[in-house]
Amino acid sequence: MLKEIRSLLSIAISSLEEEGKLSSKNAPAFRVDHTRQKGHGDIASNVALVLAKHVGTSPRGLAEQVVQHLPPSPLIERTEIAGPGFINFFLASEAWVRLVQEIRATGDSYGSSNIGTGERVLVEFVSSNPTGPLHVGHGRGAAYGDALVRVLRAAGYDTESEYYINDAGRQMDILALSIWLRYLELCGETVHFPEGAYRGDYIFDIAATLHREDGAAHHHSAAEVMDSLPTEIDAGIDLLIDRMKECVQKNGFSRIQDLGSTALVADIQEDLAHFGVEFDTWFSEKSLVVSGTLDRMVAKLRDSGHLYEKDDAWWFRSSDFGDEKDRVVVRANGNHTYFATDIAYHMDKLDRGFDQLINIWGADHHGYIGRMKAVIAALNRDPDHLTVLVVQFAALYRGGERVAMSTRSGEFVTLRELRQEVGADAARFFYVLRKPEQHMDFDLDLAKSQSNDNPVYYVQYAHARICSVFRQLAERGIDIDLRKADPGLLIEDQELDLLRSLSRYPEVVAQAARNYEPHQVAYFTRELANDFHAYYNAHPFIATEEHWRLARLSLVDATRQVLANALRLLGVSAPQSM
RNA sequence: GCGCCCGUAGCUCAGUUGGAUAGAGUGCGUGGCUACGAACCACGAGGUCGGGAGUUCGAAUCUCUCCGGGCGCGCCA
Repeated sequence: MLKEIRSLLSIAISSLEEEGKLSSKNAPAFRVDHTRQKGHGDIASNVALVLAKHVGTSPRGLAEQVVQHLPPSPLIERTEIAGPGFINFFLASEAWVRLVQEIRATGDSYGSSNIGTGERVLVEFVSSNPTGPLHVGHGRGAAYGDALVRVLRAAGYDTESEYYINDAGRQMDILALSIWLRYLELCGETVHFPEGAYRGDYIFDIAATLHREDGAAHHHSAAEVMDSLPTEIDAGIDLLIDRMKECVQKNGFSRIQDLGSTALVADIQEDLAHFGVEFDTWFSEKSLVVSGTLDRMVAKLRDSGHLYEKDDAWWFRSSDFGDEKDRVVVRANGNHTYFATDIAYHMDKLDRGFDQLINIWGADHHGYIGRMKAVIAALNRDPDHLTVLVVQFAALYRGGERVAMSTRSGEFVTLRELRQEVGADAARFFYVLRKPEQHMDFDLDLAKSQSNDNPVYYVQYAHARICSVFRQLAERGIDIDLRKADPGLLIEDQELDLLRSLSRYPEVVAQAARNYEPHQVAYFTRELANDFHAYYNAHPFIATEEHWRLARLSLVDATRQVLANALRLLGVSAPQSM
């Protein structure tokens, strides 16, 4: 609809130019938008304001000129010049007839577009350490990332989703250690469990599996292992890891670590699947080390002069590419840093031919953006090919108190618990209703105990209600053929409100994709549901004359379609009944 | 100290590539089921858009400054 109006305006401006009354050369772009207020018509443009400033004439006078040169169109009932010089368009019923027909004809794909022009995009999100189950903080990233992927696809971006499994490095060693210590307890040893190790219940489960499958194969005296540890937490953990490696040898260590990693990745995959989040690719950090990609990356950067040695460590010259300072990639002890594998990972992503890399990170990683951009630049690529979207934390509240969360201490509310208590639909909608950079208060009591107040039910209810209307028709044996409907008969206020909302949907999706803001779709569903509920309460659909009935049901059916389409982009179900 | 994010109704939040009279949900008050689902609808009260200055036809939106909150600034991940 906007497109048609815009082209009419362009034609008018061209005629004015031909008459020598105007020059739009180098003029800034003008806007054509759906109006916020009904009094301003259905669609408005600021074209006269923009051009008047450019050529130095009066906006209202120019607006009149433009209106006079508009070619006739069946879509437009009338125009108005308002305020400082806006041109307001009031649409004719023909426009609504075409809209309903279009929704009917395009069905599930109504709202989709090709503004992405097939650009290849990789969206990486969640990517948590497999050192424990996902918690509600990951849930926000999962809900946001998945909705973003769906929105981008709808907008014509060739989009893939990816989970980067951080299964290499010190945290994974701590995981192995934690399992082993619990295992030693099962072997009858008395272990003073160290503070820095993972204490969650799931560690016991994995240790039990280890004990069941391997018997006493990894059993060593706890007294020796725990003997005279340094009091400092990290130093103590590191020493314990060293001792563990001595005790169980390389094979035992990797056996235990892999058992834990495999179990936890499987758990995360299952959890996300139940949350409605599917990834195209699960990419293992460890695979970068095992395959030698990491070493090749280091050699390549060294050869191209981007690395230098200082204090026995190897540094990346990220400050050459806009970062605040240089960063270590290989530590003095020979171990690579997390940053090193991340460089290799992003190199791999670029090699896979994506035009745009999108990383969704938690707010605690935002300081990392500069160095990652530097990496892209060092690889001779435009840093704008990497977009890092930062998701703020969700602060949890229970009983009015803020809940402290820590993976190591095992004190956190898991995504699974949230899903089981409030449901995946409610949780996802709740998350995606907030824009990602907004700090979010997640009131668990509210989400759990009053889940019916969750706005998702409001939207789903509208969909279910519509389905119920059509069930009623079937039960009463009323035969309807919506192809015979004439939506031009729709003239009630509530009907026009609904039509206006339906016509906005493609723009909403495009805007959500352009700005990486799926929450716009969520807000749209609420507005559309509101329009429908208001209509439902004001006018009967079934108990009326046939030509009205057909017209109204065609509108209601279109509404059902758009509600379903929008909810699908959010990963929320559109139930037939509830 | 430096950097990034945030500050809008009692509460939770939209609106920010400059547009017309700043919105929604929730809470509070009033009213509506003998028609298709009341998990709904209608009406009402509620605001110095954190404070101040600037840019211009026009600022919640852009610039500067101050205040308040979150996060980051490691040879951790």
